[in-house]
Amino acid sequence: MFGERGLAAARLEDVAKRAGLSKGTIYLYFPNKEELFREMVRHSVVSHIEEREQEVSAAAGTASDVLTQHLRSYWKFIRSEPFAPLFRLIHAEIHNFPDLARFYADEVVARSHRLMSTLIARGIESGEFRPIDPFVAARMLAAPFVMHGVWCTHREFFASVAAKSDEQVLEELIDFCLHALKSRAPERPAAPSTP
Amino acid sequence: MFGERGLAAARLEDVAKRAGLSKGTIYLYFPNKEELFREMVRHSVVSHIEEREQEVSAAAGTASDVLTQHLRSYWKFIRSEPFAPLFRLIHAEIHNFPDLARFYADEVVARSHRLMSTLIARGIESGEFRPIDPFVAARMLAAPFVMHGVWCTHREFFASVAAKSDEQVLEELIDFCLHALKSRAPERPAAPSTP
Amino acid sequence: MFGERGLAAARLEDVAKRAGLSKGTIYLYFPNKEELFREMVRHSVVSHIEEREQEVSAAAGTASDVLTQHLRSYWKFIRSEPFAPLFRLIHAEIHNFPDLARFYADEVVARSHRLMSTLIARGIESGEFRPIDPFVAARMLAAPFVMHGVWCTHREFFASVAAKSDEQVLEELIDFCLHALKSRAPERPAAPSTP
Amino acid sequence: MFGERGLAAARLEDVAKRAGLSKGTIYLYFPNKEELFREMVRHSVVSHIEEREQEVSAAAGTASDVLTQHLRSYWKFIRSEPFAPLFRLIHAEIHNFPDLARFYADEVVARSHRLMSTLIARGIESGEFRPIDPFVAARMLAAPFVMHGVWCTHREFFASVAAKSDEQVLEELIDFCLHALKSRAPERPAAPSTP
DNA sequence: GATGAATGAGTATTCATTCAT
DNA sequence: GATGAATGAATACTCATTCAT
Repeated sequence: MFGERGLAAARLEDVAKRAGLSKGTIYLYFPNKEELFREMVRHSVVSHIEEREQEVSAAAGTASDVLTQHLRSYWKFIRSEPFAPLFRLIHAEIHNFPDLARFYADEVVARSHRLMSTLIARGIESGEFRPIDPFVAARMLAAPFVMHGVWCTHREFFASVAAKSDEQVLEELIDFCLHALKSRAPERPAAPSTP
Repeated sequence: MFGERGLAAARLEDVAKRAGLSKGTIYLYFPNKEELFREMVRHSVVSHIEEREQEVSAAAGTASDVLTQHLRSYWKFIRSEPFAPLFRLIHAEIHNFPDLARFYADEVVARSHRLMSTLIARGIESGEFRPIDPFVAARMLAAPFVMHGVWCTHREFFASVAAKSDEQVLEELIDFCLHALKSRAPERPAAPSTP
Repeated sequence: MFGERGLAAARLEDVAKRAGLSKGTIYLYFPNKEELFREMVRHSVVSHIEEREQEVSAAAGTASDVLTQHLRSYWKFIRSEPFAPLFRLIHAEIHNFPDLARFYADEVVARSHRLMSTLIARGIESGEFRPIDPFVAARMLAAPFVMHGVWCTHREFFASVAAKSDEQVLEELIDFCLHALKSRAPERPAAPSTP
Repeated sequence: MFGERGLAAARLEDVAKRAGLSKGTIYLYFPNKEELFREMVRHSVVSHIEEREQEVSAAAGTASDVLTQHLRSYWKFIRSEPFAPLFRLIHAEIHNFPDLARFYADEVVARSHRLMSTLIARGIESGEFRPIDPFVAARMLAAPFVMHGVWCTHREFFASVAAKSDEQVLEELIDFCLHALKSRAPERPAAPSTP
């Protein structure tokens, strides 16, 4: 309800109805609309964190493989039902609910970036990825995932992804990210050796 | 006003006050709050387009140079005062104002992508950029710019950019984008020259 | 609870809590809030009547002595814990609960006046009190007792009794009442007899 | 409206209707129901004070005459339309609106007592009234006036005044008060004249 | 008997919208 | 054109009342 209409436009009675409850019952559990909103967002965030936590795929292989694996799981998270509304609400109410903004920034954004940066750092160490600040790189990878997630949620508006399936978009994202990270020429050290 | 509080929470009286008008006067120019909102968003979009149009830098040089130039101007746009509120409003009201969403998607997002894809295509043609669908690449470049713009607008929440200046972030963005696009081989132009 | 907040502002849940019961239990004994209120007031009235009934001091002595005795007991009643709230509630809800008003007027006010008028009549008969309609006199005596009772209950507001103890006020009341009733000069019937 | 139903039970919409306004209009002038109530009571008090102020009858004659004159005017005040509701509201809400209680106690009760005590003091000085603390006496006179005012406002309940007109009650009050104040001796100035 | 979770009618309050000036 | 007082529809919130346990 909030996700669709926004905080102010969502009528408590409708929220109650959708929950199969009556108006009054909501007030047995939440002191007011704002707090219900807060709890809803918080819960939405927390439950996702927990879901993802379980996906901490102990994937093995090259850094590229591990990262790829992780990006797939990240995309799944981004494209999961509650992410887009969450993203929208947080940004819509960022001025009115700074506490939620901070919570989201810390628990969703920063946490994702941290995890990703670890994987990237490993690839740099092994020489598979070019030298780059892993935290910067994490932001650079995460950003297009989020934006493409938003665009894909509203394909009817964003023509550039309208014709593509989620999977196609994901492949494009992964491909781009790996290209951006992979080490350069070093792969062809033999070339200059010709006399 | 809308940008800060959102459509529903912004009181028309405050809007009027900020405009130095009285409530009633607004109704001489707009039939109702919704339409005022629409016009405001539309105007905000249009005026930006016009501003950017003038920056169509006839920059010369390598594709990288031209693209870099363009990314700088794009970043300026993303970080201009009205972009973040616009972004927030569009996404907050995407369900209630599909017409605005479409307008924004077409006139801001798609337009940006189209322009960028042209520049990228030029670089691919000249061999400076690796072969990649220029439209896909445009999305991949635009996305982190937008996300970083949002994060920088709310540095107090997003720790990963808190310590960085807009300029630093821009350099990181450009660096990453160029790396992601550059051809592999170009670095060894001397190699084949040996007979 | 009712006495403090008034009928409408007293929440049934608080009433229940104070009674060590749960909300629902109240409804086992009273059909609704109004009736509970009614019963509460009625009970409050009746129990006082009973209490006073036992004080019908079979005091002996001059009419002044007997009346004084009675006024002391009356003051005790007026200053007993439940009187002030009762007074307040009856008058606050006099429009909404005419039945209670009548009950109070008959069982508390009229009854008091009747009793007092009997004692006064006795004093008039014996010549100790000046000739006066005993019913009128009863009202005249009762009234300042009630008002002073109210003022003393809220000493924090009523400056004129703020510095006085209940006992002092009582003495002032008794003194005034006796003066108002006592026969004039007749006390000195011997004087003119001197040749 | 408040006077009839009490603060809580009076619906703002009805208040508005009776004032020939709409609900919303009330909120242009008062921030909320409580404040409207406060202002209403305050205004009711103040306007009465002003009215009475003009009656400061510069009556001449004996102290009894002057006092009698004053008591008549006091009774008129007590029996004026707004006094009884005011009395009821103040006492009903004495816990919830201590500020109003204090205001009423100071501006209505104390003020009345002070004025009355001045007149009484004059009579004592001239020997017309018996020696008594004039402030105590003022309370003793004022109290039955107020109580009788309340009873007369609700004659349908209070049987003891049901059959009497306001004027009769006033005469009874005045008669009682004067008797209670008059000096003993004065009546027998002739007695000692016998040699 | 007793409980307290659930209900929904009732109301204070807000604010977009109107319109006489 | 501009104003801002007045309106009343819309809605958050409260609390008496019910009823399954």
